[in-house]
Formats: sequence, structure tokens, C-alpha cells
Amino acid sequence: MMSVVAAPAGRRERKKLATRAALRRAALRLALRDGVENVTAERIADEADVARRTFFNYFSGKEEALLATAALGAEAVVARFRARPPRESVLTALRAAVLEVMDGGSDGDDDLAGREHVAVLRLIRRAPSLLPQQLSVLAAQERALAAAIAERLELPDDAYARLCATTAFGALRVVLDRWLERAGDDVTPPLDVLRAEVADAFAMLAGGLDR
Amino acid sequence: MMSVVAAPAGRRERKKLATRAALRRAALRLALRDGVENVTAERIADEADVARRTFFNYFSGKEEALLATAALGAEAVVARFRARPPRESVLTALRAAVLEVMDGGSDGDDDLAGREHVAVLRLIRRAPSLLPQQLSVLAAQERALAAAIAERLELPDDAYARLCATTAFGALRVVLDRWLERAGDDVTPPLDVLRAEVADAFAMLAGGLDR
DNA sequence: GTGCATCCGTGCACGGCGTGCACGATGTCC
DNA sequence: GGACATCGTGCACGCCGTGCACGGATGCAC
Repeated sequence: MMSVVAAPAGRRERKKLATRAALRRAALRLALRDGVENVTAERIADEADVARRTFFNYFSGKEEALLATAALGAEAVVARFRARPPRESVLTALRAAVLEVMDGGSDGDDDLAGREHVAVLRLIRRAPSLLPQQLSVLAAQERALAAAIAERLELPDDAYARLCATTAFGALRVVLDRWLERAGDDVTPPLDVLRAEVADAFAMLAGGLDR
Repeated sequence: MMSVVAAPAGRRERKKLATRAALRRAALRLALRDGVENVTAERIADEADVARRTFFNYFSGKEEALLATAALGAEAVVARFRARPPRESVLTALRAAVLEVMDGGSDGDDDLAGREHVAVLRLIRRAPSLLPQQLSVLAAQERALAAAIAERLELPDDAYARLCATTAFGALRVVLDRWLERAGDDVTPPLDVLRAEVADAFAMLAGGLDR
């Protein structure tokens, strides 16, 4: 089974995809090796063997290049949600979608995408300069998720759909943040705990937050 | 009754506060007059009659200067929440805090702060470059709100407090966004509708989101 | 007030950023 | 294989954000 994105058609399209991916991974590699603050657009371009100007044809800045990896994860959640059977309630489908993505999304790549995503989240925690852009990425996916929820309910995009989408991604952000907080600098924090806390958070949302 | 911030003591402190406020309002004035994309750090500094270098002593960039106005609103919500009687449930106190801030927060200033805040929110809708920073401002206040919730419950800062804080600000963001969306370019959209939708959103959160 | 320590505003310089533009190279279509 | 669209690249420009050093204003103790 192929990834979430459709297969490219012509050679031109394939090369563009390859260049974009090369830049994205070059940015991640440099940030992990030298630290986020020492990454410049020029270095990323050199690492990917293209011109500085070309880098800016693909990304608006180093932050966007770094967070492109994180964006893939958020997009995957939306895609998985759309693939869930329509009989499930919204929150049930959302919880399942999140857990599927965490488990590697049935990619055969030894969950390489998942490891990269966790690495990016760690970078963000240490480099506050990336936080605004990450939140922006999530906000963009919130809109997509709200549209998907509205389709599922066969209702127009209303307050409920938007609220669900925002709340779901918000909960995900809180859970991941707390998970990374406790994990410190360990190589691989326990995944079971993460899964359990995701389930807990969604249960709170479903049952009502008031106390 | 004085504003949320404590009164300044020495002359030095007062001057700093005045300079910061002057820069903040200068930024807002320029953005409203010339458009966000035509605002530069140098113009803001000139408008406030200080050097460019001085501007950067107060704000890290034009976005932070513009969003300082919005940050005041978010901080006010947290402050009002802390002032609510501890007997109220978390969501009840939060809803009341939000509505209090919307009603001008008992400032005698003819709700000038409120008008400025709405103006900034309009700017953000038209200028996507401000969105990341706005979300970052909200995220910072989420932490403060989570701490306040934890204190109220006399519990350590746990998942519930964080989830409540994130969800509350998320709901507020969604409601405000939809409100501005429908209002278009009207001078002053109906406030009653906004109040009602805030109440609706908090009711959804309290009752549980699942469908 | 006088002296002193501290803090603040300012100018300068520098490297990085993001973009408009023009031109040559490469893929695409018939 | 020729016309056309698209992409990569170099160049130039203005803006950004910061380290540094210096002079003036402020606060404090006496």
C-alpha cells in the first residue's frame, strides 16, 4: 500500500517531489546535527545540493522546511479519519485515526516517518522559535479536519465541526507535549503510555470537561 | 479600579511602560492605516519617536508589537478567571471570565482596549503572516491558565488542567474566528451573537463532544 | 547636592532573510 | 524535432535581528 500521497505522473513531477523531500530531510538532518539555531537557508540548500534561491522556491523559510515533517503527521491523521467507517462517532473515529498514525500507519518503512516526526517534536520543544509555525501547521489541518467532520455528519461546516477539530488537535498537542516533557532526553519514551494518555484525553472530551 | 497590571513605582519604570505602550499603539495605528505588509520596524520606531534599535529592545519584531494588544486580552481572561469564586466549576468560571472581558472588564475607558483587540483580530484574519504569532501568544496563556486551573482544584498541574486550558482557548479562537468571518467588514458585528456563541461552545465542552 | 553604580537609548556594523527579475537548461506535448 | 511551458540559478536589493560600545539619565546612599 502506497503512502497517503498519490503516485506522481511525469518525470518533472517526480523530480519536484524528490527535491522537496531532499530539502525537507536535509533541514532535519542539519538541525539534529548542528542545532536549530545554526541552520540557515544556505546550508540546507548546500546539503541538498541546490541553490539558495531554489530552496525558497519550495519553502518560505527554514521553519517551514523543518515543520514539513510534522505537517505530514497531521495530514496523516486527517486522512486516516476520512478512512474510518462512517458508523463510528466522531471522537471514536478521531481516536482511532490518531492511534493508527502512531502505530506507523501500516507503512512498511519500519515507521521511519514516525521516528522523524518525534525527532521534530523534540526539536520544537528545545527551540521555541519553531513553536509559532508548528501551531500554524496544526491550525491549517484543523480546517481540513473540520471539513472532514462536516462531511461525515452530512452537515454544513458548523461550530460543532470546528470545535471538534480544534479540540482534538489541541488534546493531541497537550498529550504529546506532556509525553515529551516527562521523557526528557531519552531515546525512545514508552509508546504504551502515550497511547493510554491519548485514550484518556479523548475520554475526557467525550464525557464532558466540567468539574 | 486600576487595570490588571500593578501600578509602576519609579520614574524609570513608568517611562519604560510608556515607551512600550507607545510602540504597541504606533504599530497598531500604522497597520490599520497602511496595511500590515507595509509596516516595518523602522516606521514603527519613527511613529513612536524612538530609534530603530530601541524598538528591538522592547519587541522581537513587528508581529510581537502588533500582537501585544491581543496578548493583553488573553492575559485579562486568565486574570478574571483567577478572580472568580472558587465554588464555581472550572468551565463555569471560564465562561464567566471570557464574558467579563468581552464586556469591557469594568474598565472605565469606554472599552477602548476591547475595540483595539477586535481591530487586531481583524488584521490577523487578513494577514496570515500574523497567525503563527497569535497562536503562540495563546499557547503561552494556555500555560498560565493551566496553572490557575491546577491551583483552583488544589491539584498538581495535570492532564486535566492542561486539557481544559487548551480547549477553552481553542473554543474561544473558533468562536471569534467564525464571528469575524460572518461579520465581514462591518464596523461592529453584533456582540449579543458573540456572547451567545461563547455560551454555546462552553456548553458543548461541558456536556461532552461525542456524537 | 555629590558621587557612584546601574540601566536605558542610540548609532554602527554585520550576517542572514525573502523576493523580484532575467536567462539558460530541461521536460512536455503534438 | 520543434514550439512551448516550467524549473533551477545568479544577481541585486531592502528589511530583519543582534552584538557591541558609548553617552546620558536615573536611582541610591550619604
